Amino acid sequence: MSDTPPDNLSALPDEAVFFRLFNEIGIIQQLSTSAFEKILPHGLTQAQFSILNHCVRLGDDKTPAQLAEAFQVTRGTMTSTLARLEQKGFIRVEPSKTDGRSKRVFLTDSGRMAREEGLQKAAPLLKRTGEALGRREAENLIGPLSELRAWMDNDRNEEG
Amino acid sequence: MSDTPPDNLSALPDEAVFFRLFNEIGIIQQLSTSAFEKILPHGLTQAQFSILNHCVRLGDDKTPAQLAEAFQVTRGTMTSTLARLEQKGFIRVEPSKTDGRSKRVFLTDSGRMAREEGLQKAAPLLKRTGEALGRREAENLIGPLSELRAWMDNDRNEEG
DNA sequence: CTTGACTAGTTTGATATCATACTATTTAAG
DNA sequence: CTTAAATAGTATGATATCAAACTAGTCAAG
Repeated sequence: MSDTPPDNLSALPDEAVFFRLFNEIGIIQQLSTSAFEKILPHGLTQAQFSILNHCVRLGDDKTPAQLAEAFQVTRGTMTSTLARLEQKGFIRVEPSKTDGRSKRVFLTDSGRMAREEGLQKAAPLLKRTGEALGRREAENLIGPLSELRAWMDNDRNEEG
Repeated sequence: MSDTPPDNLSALPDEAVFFRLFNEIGIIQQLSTSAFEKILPHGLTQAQFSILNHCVRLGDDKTPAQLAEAFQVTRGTMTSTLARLEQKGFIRVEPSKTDGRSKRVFLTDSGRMAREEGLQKAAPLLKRTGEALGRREAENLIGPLSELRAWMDNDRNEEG
Protein backbone atom coordinates (compact mmCIF):
# COMPACT_ATOMS: atom_id res chain seq x y z
CA MET A 1 0.00 0.00 0.00
CA SER A 2 1.74 3.19 -1.10
CA ASP A 3 0.97 6.54 -2.43
CA THR A 4 4.04 8.22 -3.90
CA PRO A 5 3.42 11.26 -1.64
CA PRO A 6 4.92 14.75 -1.83
CA ASP A 7 8.44 15.23 -0.61
CA ASN A 8 9.08 18.07 1.84
CA LEU A 9 9.37 16.16 5.07
CA SER A 10 10.28 19.05 7.34
CA ALA A 11 7.19 20.92 6.26
CA LEU A 12 4.80 18.11 7.15
CA PRO A 13 2.95 17.70 10.43
CA ASP A 14 3.92 14.72 12.57
CA GLU A 15 0.96 12.57 11.58
CA ALA A 16 1.83 12.93 7.92
CA VAL A 17 5.44 11.91 8.52
CA PHE A 18 4.42 8.72 10.27
CA PHE A 19 1.78 8.05 7.70
CA ARG A 20 4.45 8.38 5.09
CA LEU A 21 6.76 6.07 6.99
CA PHE A 22 4.12 3.37 7.17
CA ASN A 23 3.37 3.88 3.52
CA GLU A 24 6.98 3.28 2.54
CA ILE A 25 7.15 0.23 4.74
CA GLY A 26 3.94 -1.11 3.31
CA ILE A 27 5.05 -0.91 -0.26
CA ILE A 28 8.50 -2.30 0.39
CA GLN A 29 6.89 -5.25 2.04
CA GLN A 30 4.62 -5.70 -0.94
CA LEU A 31 7.45 -5.49 -3.43
CA SER A 32 9.73 -7.79 -1.45
CA THR A 33 7.07 -10.45 -1.00
CA SER A 34 6.29 -10.32 -4.66
CA ALA A 35 9.96 -10.47 -5.69
CA PHE A 36 10.68 -13.43 -3.44
CA GLU A 37 7.67 -15.41 -4.49
CA LYS A 38 8.60 -15.06 -8.13
CA ILE A 39 11.87 -16.87 -7.55
CA LEU A 40 11.05 -19.36 -4.78
CA PRO A 41 10.82 -22.97 -6.00
CA HIS A 42 7.91 -25.41 -5.67
CA GLY A 43 5.39 -22.58 -5.56
CA LEU A 44 6.54 -21.73 -2.05
CA THR A 45 5.08 -18.53 -0.67
CA GLN A 46 7.10 -16.26 1.56
CA ALA A 47 5.05 -17.41 4.55
CA GLN A 48 5.78 -21.05 3.74
CA PHE A 49 9.46 -20.48 3.08
CA SER A 50 9.85 -18.48 6.27
CA ILE A 51 8.56 -21.39 8.29
CA LEU A 52 10.98 -23.82 6.64
CA ASN A 53 13.78 -21.36 7.22
CA HIS A 54 12.84 -20.82 10.83
CA CYS A 55 12.80 -24.55 11.50
CA VAL A 56 16.21 -25.06 9.92
CA ARG A 57 17.80 -22.16 11.79
CA LEU A 58 16.18 -22.53 15.17
CA GLY A 59 15.21 -26.17 15.17
CA ASP A 60 11.99 -28.02 14.46
CA ASP A 61 9.85 -30.03 16.91
CA LYS A 62 7.83 -26.88 17.63
CA THR A 63 4.12 -26.55 18.27
CA PRO A 64 1.95 -24.60 15.81
CA ALA A 65 1.25 -22.17 18.64
CA GLN A 66 4.97 -21.51 19.08
CA LEU A 67 5.36 -20.86 15.37
CA ALA A 68 2.32 -18.59 15.35
CA GLU A 69 3.91 -16.65 18.21
CA ALA A 70 7.28 -16.42 16.46
CA PHE A 71 5.73 -15.02 13.30
CA GLN A 72 3.06 -13.04 15.11
CA VAL A 73 0.16 -14.45 13.17
CA THR A 74 -2.97 -16.04 14.58
CA ARG A 75 -3.15 -19.76 15.22
CA GLY A 76 -5.75 -19.98 12.47
CA THR A 77 -3.33 -18.53 9.95
CA MET A 78 -0.65 -20.97 11.08
CA THR A 79 -3.03 -23.92 10.78
CA SER A 80 -3.67 -22.96 7.20
CA THR A 81 -0.06 -22.43 6.15
CA LEU A 82 1.15 -25.59 7.89
CA ALA A 83 -1.50 -27.58 6.06
CA ARG A 84 -0.11 -26.39 2.74
CA LEU A 85 3.47 -27.19 3.74
CA GLU A 86 2.40 -30.64 4.84
CA GLN A 87 0.58 -31.19 1.59
CA LYS A 88 3.78 -30.38 -0.27
CA GLY A 89 5.61 -32.92 1.88
CA PHE A 90 7.98 -30.35 3.42
CA ILE A 91 6.92 -30.88 7.02
CA ARG A 92 5.29 -33.55 9.16
CA VAL A 93 2.78 -32.60 11.82
CA GLU A 94 2.32 -35.11 14.61
CA PRO A 95 0.23 -35.15 17.76
CA SER A 96 2.18 -34.29 20.88
CA LYS A 97 2.92 -37.29 23.05
CA THR A 98 2.57 -35.36 26.26
CA ASP A 99 -0.33 -32.99 25.60
CA GLY A 100 -3.49 -34.20 23.93
CA ARG A 101 -4.37 -30.72 22.68
CA SER A 102 -1.07 -30.07 21.03
CA LYS A 103 0.86 -30.99 17.89
CA ARG A 104 4.49 -31.00 16.82
CA VAL A 105 5.96 -29.77 13.55
CA PHE A 106 8.98 -31.53 11.98
CA LEU A 107 10.92 -30.80 8.82
CA THR A 108 11.19 -33.58 6.26
CA ASP A 109 14.35 -34.15 4.21
CA SER A 110 12.42 -32.79 1.29
CA GLY A 111 11.65 -29.67 3.31
CA ARG A 112 15.29 -29.11 4.15
CA MET A 113 16.21 -29.43 0.51
CA ALA A 114 13.48 -27.04 -0.57
CA ARG A 115 14.73 -24.47 1.92
CA GLU A 116 18.30 -24.84 0.66
CA GLU A 117 17.10 -24.46 -2.89
CA GLY A 118 15.10 -21.39 -1.92
CA LEU A 119 18.12 -19.76 -0.32
CA GLN A 120 20.17 -20.30 -3.45
CA LYS A 121 17.48 -18.93 -5.69
CA ALA A 122 17.08 -15.89 -3.42
CA ALA A 123 20.81 -15.14 -3.28
CA PRO A 124 21.03 -13.07 -6.50
CA LEU A 125 18.11 -10.90 -5.44
CA LEU A 126 19.64 -10.27 -2.03
CA LYS A 127 22.99 -9.57 -3.66
CA ARG A 128 21.49 -7.03 -6.04
CA THR A 129 19.66 -5.40 -3.17
CA GLY A 130 22.83 -5.31 -1.14
CA GLU A 131 24.68 -3.55 -3.91
CA ALA A 132 21.91 -1.01 -4.29
CA LEU A 133 21.27 -0.18 -0.66
CA GLY A 134 24.61 -0.96 0.91
CA ARG A 135 25.18 -3.16 3.89
CA ARG A 136 25.99 -0.24 6.20
CA GLU A 137 22.72 1.42 5.31
CA ALA A 138 20.82 -1.81 5.92
CA GLU A 139 22.38 -2.19 9.34
CA ASN A 140 21.51 1.39 10.17
CA LEU A 141 17.90 0.74 9.28
CA ILE A 142 17.55 -2.48 11.23
CA GLY A 143 18.18 -0.91 14.62
CA PRO A 144 15.39 1.69 14.62
CA LEU A 145 13.03 -0.59 12.73
CA SER A 146 13.57 -3.29 15.28
CA GLU A 147 12.79 -0.84 18.06
CA LEU A 148 9.71 0.34 16.26
CA ARG A 149 8.58 -3.22 15.79
CA ALA A 150 9.10 -4.02 19.45
CA TRP A 151 7.25 -0.90 20.52
CA MET A 152 4.31 -1.61 18.23
CA ASP A 153 4.12 -5.16 19.41
CA ASN A 154 4.00 -3.93 22.97
CA ASP A 155 1.50 -1.17 22.19
CA ARG A 156 -0.77 -3.70 20.54
CA ASN A 157 -0.85 -5.82 23.65
CA GLU A 158 -1.50 -2.84 25.88
CA GLU A 159 -4.21 -1.20 23.85
CA GLY A 160 -5.69 -4.42 22.50
CA MET B 1 6.00 -12.16 8.69
CA SER B 2 8.78 -12.15 11.26
CA ASP B 3 11.07 -14.43 13.05
CA THR B 4 12.60 -12.72 16.10
CA PRO B 5 16.08 -13.58 14.78
CA PRO B 6 19.43 -13.52 16.60
CA ASP B 7 21.10 -10.19 17.13
CA ASN B 8 24.77 -9.90 16.10
CA LEU B 9 24.44 -7.94 12.90
CA SER B 10 28.13 -7.48 12.20
CA ALA B 11 28.70 -11.20 12.40
CA LEU B 12 26.06 -12.04 9.83
CA PRO B 13 26.65 -12.57 6.11
CA ASP B 14 25.08 -10.03 3.77
CA GLU B 15 22.14 -12.21 2.78
CA ALA B 16 21.17 -12.66 6.39
CA VAL B 17 21.24 -8.93 7.05
CA PHE B 18 18.90 -8.19 4.18
CA PHE B 19 16.72 -11.10 5.12
CA ARG B 20 16.51 -9.62 8.56
CA LEU B 21 15.71 -6.19 7.19
CA PHE B 22 12.82 -7.56 5.16
CA ASN B 23 11.64 -9.50 8.16
CA GLU B 24 11.46 -6.38 10.29
CA ILE B 25 9.68 -4.51 7.56
CA GLY B 26 7.23 -7.33 7.07
CA ILE B 27 6.18 -7.48 10.66
CA ILE B 28 5.93 -3.73 11.10
CA GLN B 29 3.64 -3.65 8.12
CA GLN B 30 1.55 -6.41 9.64
CA LEU B 31 1.33 -4.69 13.00
CA SER B 32 0.56 -1.29 11.54
CA THR B 33 -2.17 -2.60 9.26
CA SER B 34 -3.71 -4.43 12.14
CA ALA B 35 -3.48 -1.42 14.46
CA PHE B 36 -5.05 0.93 11.92
CA GLU B 37 -7.87 -1.38 11.00
CA LYS B 38 -8.85 -1.76 14.63
CA ILE B 39 -9.52 1.95 14.92
CA LEU B 40 -10.77 2.91 11.45
CA PRO B 41 -14.51 3.60 11.32
CA HIS B 42 -17.14 1.97 9.09
CA GLY B 43 -15.14 -1.24 8.83
CA LEU B 44 -12.72 0.54 6.54
CA THR B 45 -9.60 -1.45 5.73
CA GLN B 46 -6.25 0.22 5.31
CA ALA B 47 -6.48 -0.30 1.55
CA GLN B 48 -9.87 1.37 1.45
CA PHE B 49 -8.87 4.25 3.68
CA SER B 50 -5.69 4.84 1.71
CA ILE B 51 -7.73 5.30 -1.43
CA LEU B 52 -10.04 7.81 0.23
CA ASN B 53 -7.04 9.63 1.62
CA HIS B 54 -5.27 9.69 -1.71
CA CYS B 55 -8.32 11.14 -3.44
CA VAL B 56 -8.69 13.88 -0.84
CA ARG B 57 -5.02 14.84 -0.93
CA LEU B 58 -4.30 14.52 -4.62
CA GLY B 59 -7.73 14.91 -6.11
CA ASP B 60 -10.34 12.49 -7.37
CA ASP B 61 -11.55 12.04 -10.96
CA LYS B 62 -8.88 9.37 -11.43
CA THR B 63 -9.12 6.15 -13.41
CA PRO B 64 -8.87 2.82 -11.58
CA ALA B 65 -5.68 2.18 -13.55
CA GLN B 66 -4.14 5.39 -12.22
CA LEU B 67 -5.01 4.41 -8.67
CA ALA B 68 -3.63 0.90 -9.20
CA GLU B 69 -0.42 2.49 -10.43
CA ALA B 70 -0.22 4.89 -7.50
CA PHE B 71 -0.61 2.09 -4.98
CA GLN B 72 1.32 -0.43 -7.04
CA VAL B 73 -1.32 -3.09 -6.96
CA THR B 74 -2.83 -4.90 -9.93
CA ARG B 75 -5.88 -3.55 -11.67
CA GLY B 76 -7.75 -6.59 -10.46
CA THR B 77 -7.00 -5.72 -6.86
CA MET B 78 -8.12 -2.16 -7.46
CA THR B 79 -11.37 -3.30 -9.08
CA SER B 80 -12.14 -5.30 -5.98
CA THR B 81 -11.34 -2.61 -3.43
CA LEU B 82 -13.16 0.09 -5.40
CA ALA B 83 -16.23 -2.13 -5.50
CA ARG B 84 -16.24 -2.29 -1.72
CA LEU B 85 -15.81 1.46 -1.36
CA GLU B 86 -18.63 2.04 -3.79
CA GLN B 87 -20.83 -0.38 -1.90
CA LYS B 88 -20.20 1.64 1.25
CA GLY B 89 -21.18 4.78 -0.63
CA PHE B 90 -17.79 6.46 -0.22
CA ILE B 91 -17.00 6.77 -3.91
CA ARG B 92 -18.83 6.89 -7.23
CA VAL B 93 -17.42 5.13 -10.27
CA GLU B 94 -18.58 6.43 -13.62
CA PRO B 95 -17.75 5.54 -17.18
CA SER B 96 -15.29 7.91 -18.82
CA LYS B 97 -16.85 10.27 -21.30
CA THR B 98 -13.87 10.22 -23.60
CA ASP B 99 -12.67 6.62 -23.48
CA GLY B 100 -15.07 3.74 -23.72
CA ARG B 101 -12.71 1.36 -21.94
CA SER B 102 -12.17 3.57 -18.98
CA LYS B 103 -13.88 4.68 -15.77
CA ARG B 104 -13.57 7.58 -13.38
CA VAL B 105 -13.53 7.49 -9.59
CA PHE B 106 -15.10 10.30 -7.54
CA LEU B 107 -15.34 10.84 -3.80
CA THR B 108 -18.80 11.28 -2.32
CA ASP B 109 -19.48 13.66 0.56
CA SER B 110 -19.89 10.61 2.70
CA GLY B 111 -16.46 9.43 1.58
CA ARG B 112 -14.86 12.74 2.52
CA MET B 113 -16.42 12.57 5.94
CA ALA B 114 -15.34 8.98 6.48
CA ARG B 115 -11.77 9.96 5.61
CA GLU B 116 -11.87 12.87 8.04
CA GLU B 117 -13.24 10.63 10.74
CA GLY B 118 -10.55 8.05 10.03
CA LEU B 119 -7.81 10.67 10.36
CA GLN B 120 -9.14 11.74 13.71
CA LYS B 121 -9.40 8.20 14.99
CA ALA B 122 -5.87 7.46 13.79
CA ALA B 123 -4.34 10.55 15.38
CA PRO B 124 -3.78 9.09 18.88
CA LEU B 125 -2.04 6.05 17.45
CA LEU B 126 0.22 8.21 15.30
CA LYS B 127 0.87 10.47 18.28
CA ARG B 128 1.85 7.54 20.50
CA THR B 129 4.10 6.19 17.77
CA GLY B 130 5.67 9.59 17.34
CA GLU B 131 6.48 9.82 21.01
CA ALA B 132 8.00 6.35 20.99
CA LEU B 133 10.07 6.60 17.83
CA GLY B 134 10.70 10.31 17.59
CA ARG B 135 10.09 12.45 14.59
CA ARG B 136 13.78 12.84 13.83
CA GLU B 137 14.21 9.11 13.75
CA ALA B 138 11.20 8.73 11.48
CA GLU B 139 12.58 11.27 9.05
CA ASN B 140 15.92 9.50 9.06
CA LEU B 141 14.22 6.25 8.16
CA ILE B 142 12.09 7.62 5.38
CA GLY B 143 14.99 8.66 3.17
CA PRO B 144 16.72 5.29 2.84
CA LEU B 145 13.43 3.42 2.81
CA SER B 146 12.19 5.59 0.01
CA GLU B 147 15.33 4.90 -1.99
CA LEU B 148 15.02 1.20 -1.33
CA ARG B 149 11.41 1.29 -2.45
CA ALA B 150 12.31 3.10 -5.64
CA TRP B 151 15.14 0.70 -6.37
CA MET B 152 12.97 -2.35 -5.81
CA ASP B 153 10.24 -0.95 -7.98
CA ASN B 154 12.76 -0.40 -10.73
CA ASP B 155 14.36 -3.81 -10.26
CA ARG B 156 10.99 -5.47 -10.52
CA ASN B 157 10.35 -3.85 -13.86
CA GLU B 158 13.75 -4.79 -15.17
CA GLU B 159 13.83 -8.39 -14.05
CA GLY B 160 10.10 -9.00 -14.48
C1' DC C 1 -14.34 -36.11 41.64
C1' DT C 2 -16.62 -32.09 39.39
C1' DT C 3 -16.75 -27.83 37.68
C1' DG C 4 -14.87 -23.81 35.56
C1' DA C 5 -11.13 -21.45 33.41
C1' DC C 6 -7.49 -21.67 30.37
C1' DT C 7 -5.00 -23.46 26.24
C1' DA C 8 -4.36 -25.79 21.43
C1' DG C 9 -6.05 -26.23 17.29
C1' DT C 10 -9.72 -25.84 13.65
C1' DT C 11 -13.37 -23.70 10.99
C1' DT C 12 -15.75 -19.99 8.74
C1' DG C 13 -16.38 -15.77 6.44
C1' DA C 14 -14.34 -11.56 5.16
C1' DT C 15 -10.63 -8.77 2.69
C1' DA C 16 -6.37 -7.95 0.02
C1' DT C 17 -3.38 -9.63 -2.97
C1' DC C 18 -1.45 -11.97 -7.18
C1' DA C 19 -1.35 -14.31 -11.75
C1' DT C 20 -3.78 -15.58 -15.59
C1' DA C 21 -7.21 -15.52 -18.82
C1' DC C 22 -10.94 -13.00 -20.78
C1' DT C 23 -13.89 -8.93 -23.11
C1' DA C 24 -14.19 -4.53 -25.02
C1' DT C 25 -12.20 -0.42 -26.81
C1' DT C 26 -8.64 2.32 -28.83
C1' DT C 27 -4.80 3.13 -31.65
C1' DA C 28 -1.30 2.44 -34.90
C1' DA C 29 0.47 0.11 -39.11
C1' DG C 30 -0.28 -1.17 -43.67
C1' DC D 1 -10.43 0.66 -44.20
C1' DT D 2 -8.66 -3.47 -41.94
C1' DT D 3 -6.04 -5.69 -38.93
C1' DA D 4 -2.89 -6.23 -35.18
C1' DA D 5 -1.15 -4.54 -30.91
C1' DA D 6 -1.88 -2.13 -26.80
C1' DT D 7 -4.84 -0.68 -22.92
C1' DA D 8 -8.92 -0.68 -19.40
C1' DG D 9 -11.44 -3.24 -16.79
C1' DT D 10 -13.39 -7.77 -15.05
C1' DA D 11 -13.48 -12.65 -13.55
C1' DT D 12 -11.44 -16.64 -11.40
C1' DG D 13 -8.83 -19.32 -8.33
C1' DA D 14 -5.13 -19.42 -5.11
C1' DT D 15 -2.85 -17.82 -0.70
C1' DA D 16 -2.34 -15.10 3.56
C1' DT D 17 -4.43 -12.77 6.89
C1' DC D 18 -7.78 -11.57 10.72
C1' DA D 19 -11.66 -12.03 14.02
C1' DA D 20 -14.93 -14.80 16.07
C1' DA D 21 -17.06 -19.01 17.12
C1' DC D 22 -16.24 -23.69 18.00
C1' DT D 23 -14.17 -28.48 19.86
C1' DA D 24 -11.31 -30.84 22.76
C1' DG D 25 -7.87 -31.44 26.28
C1' DT D 26 -5.64 -29.77 30.72
C1' DC D 27 -5.51 -28.01 35.18
C1' DA D 28 -6.68 -25.93 39.40
C1' DA D 29 -10.12 -24.94 43.08
C1' DG D 30 -13.50 -26.70 45.78
